[in-house]
Amino acid sequence: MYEQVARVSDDVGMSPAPLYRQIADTMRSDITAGRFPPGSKLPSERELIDRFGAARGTVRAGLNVLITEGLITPAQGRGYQVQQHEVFTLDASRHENLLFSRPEDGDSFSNDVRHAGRAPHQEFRVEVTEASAEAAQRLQIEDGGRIVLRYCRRFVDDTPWSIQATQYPQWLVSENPRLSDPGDVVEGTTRYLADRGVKQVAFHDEWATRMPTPDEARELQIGPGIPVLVWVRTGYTSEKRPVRRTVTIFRGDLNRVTYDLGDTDALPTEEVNAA
Amino acid sequence: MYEQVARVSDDVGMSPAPLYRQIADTMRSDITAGRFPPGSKLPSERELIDRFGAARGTVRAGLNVLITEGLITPAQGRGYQVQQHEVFTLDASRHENLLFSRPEDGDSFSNDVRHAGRAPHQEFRVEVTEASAEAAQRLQIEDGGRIVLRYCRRFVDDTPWSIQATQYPQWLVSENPRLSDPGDVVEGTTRYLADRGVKQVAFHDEWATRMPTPDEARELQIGPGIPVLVWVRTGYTSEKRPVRRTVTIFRGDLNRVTYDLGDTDALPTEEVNAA
DNA sequence: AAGTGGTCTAGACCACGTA
DNA sequence: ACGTGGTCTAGACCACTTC
Repeated sequence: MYEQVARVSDDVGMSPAPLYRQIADTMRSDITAGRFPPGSKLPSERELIDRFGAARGTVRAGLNVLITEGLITPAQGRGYQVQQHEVFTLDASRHENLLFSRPEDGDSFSNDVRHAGRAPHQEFRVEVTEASAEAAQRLQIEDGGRIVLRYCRRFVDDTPWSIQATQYPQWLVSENPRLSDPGDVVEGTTRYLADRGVKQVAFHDEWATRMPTPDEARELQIGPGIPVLVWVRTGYTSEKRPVRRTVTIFRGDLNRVTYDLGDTDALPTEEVNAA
Repeated sequence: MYEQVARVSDDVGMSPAPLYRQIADTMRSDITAGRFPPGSKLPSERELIDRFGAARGTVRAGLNVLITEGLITPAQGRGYQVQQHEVFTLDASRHENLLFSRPEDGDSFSNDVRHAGRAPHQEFRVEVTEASAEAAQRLQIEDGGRIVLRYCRRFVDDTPWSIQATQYPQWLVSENPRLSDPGDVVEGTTRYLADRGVKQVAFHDEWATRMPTPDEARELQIGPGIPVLVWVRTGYTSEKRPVRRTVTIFRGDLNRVTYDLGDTDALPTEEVNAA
């Protein structure tokens, strides 16, 4: 019983797109055309089975395409919902930069988030481990030397936002013990260090993107189809000494980053950030 | 006939992970443990059916998890292959920056790629269109004003690398006609403009990540599970005048970006970039 | 020709969410 | 209780690649 619905092909002579792709394409354009606005619900699988005359597996294959594109999210018992993003912009060229922050400010994250009218919240954890070969090289300490790992998971309005792990060389923590507090350093660790004479005057930033590992997906509560942004910042003192290395994993759907370069006087004062 | 193989559960009393997830988890740890090194082939679906005692659909569901994680790629008739990346690093704080490039250099892309011992290659296309509301605002021209769109698709060793679209206001192109050449501007458009008195002294960069649209996936030849990096650079002259806006879409699996901030004298001269 | 993945069907039972 | 998605089976034919 392999009765086949007539399929639409883009070009005469071309083999038609497989049914599940046609379903994906149809639903995608329905979404992008606004027939299913962000936050709305798609028709149920059973309805789509009727509409497309396909088996359930085929309909699910089509919807799966849209899931991996990050367009929709399924929820058991509740149907498929069109994704809605609210994007938060991080100004990396000013973030944590002592030239731009004032002494009375708190840490950069809480600052930025509160400035956007949202409620920040953080969880901390501290560990002492042996440096990996790469970490040792980056922090310019001997192989297998001790480093202090300061973990931080951040939330905005109770939505998991990013996970962060900062590596400090042991010598720095010995001289600046609050770094190993499992709680918050209210003024921000960068400022705390600066107040004690360890000023970071230069940063090296690295950015990459990839799909989350299962662990990251769980911690950030993201489903398939949402990539993460990976940010690695190394901070240096004026003596060319690296004092910390911070790895941050951001939800890719909720975050954007900006840098201003060159003669900043030539830039408009307030960037207007459209979606 | 719903004979079920006994399933492993993480915790007593926990409901066991679904079979397809167990398959994904097993294969994932086989890959990350190096039992299937990058570039090698996984066992065929039929073999996995025997090994896990599952139906073909279940095995495929498990492999599909790894595909959307970007770990493996399927190829009809050839089996599943473990992904292998070769990452290219773009130094965005120096890229196109006139302070760092010498007059005899070519365009930044070809430069950087050749410097890495690879073979660059580019395709160009030019269009004239009406500015969208957002483009008009960013380029500070009147709504509906004309802009010139300069498209460029870039390859490294014949692998599609990035697609780029630069918007120039019409007035700029009239004064600098080579911008509308459908071919290459060998010295780079930024230098060409600078030589004619239009110096970009400041840049505003925006970075984001997301899954590719179907068009982008086709142009960049990427399958599911590979995100893209989106880069928007706006260039300004010393008169606070925006002269161009460049949108670049990178394959996320092949690219990384770096920025150096602050007192660059405090940074190590040569960053060692480990994977 | 043989083997591999790609697509599709038809039907089953389970788990979750809402009412 | 009912509807929704989640998981799974068993088997079919097709298209591509390799030998």
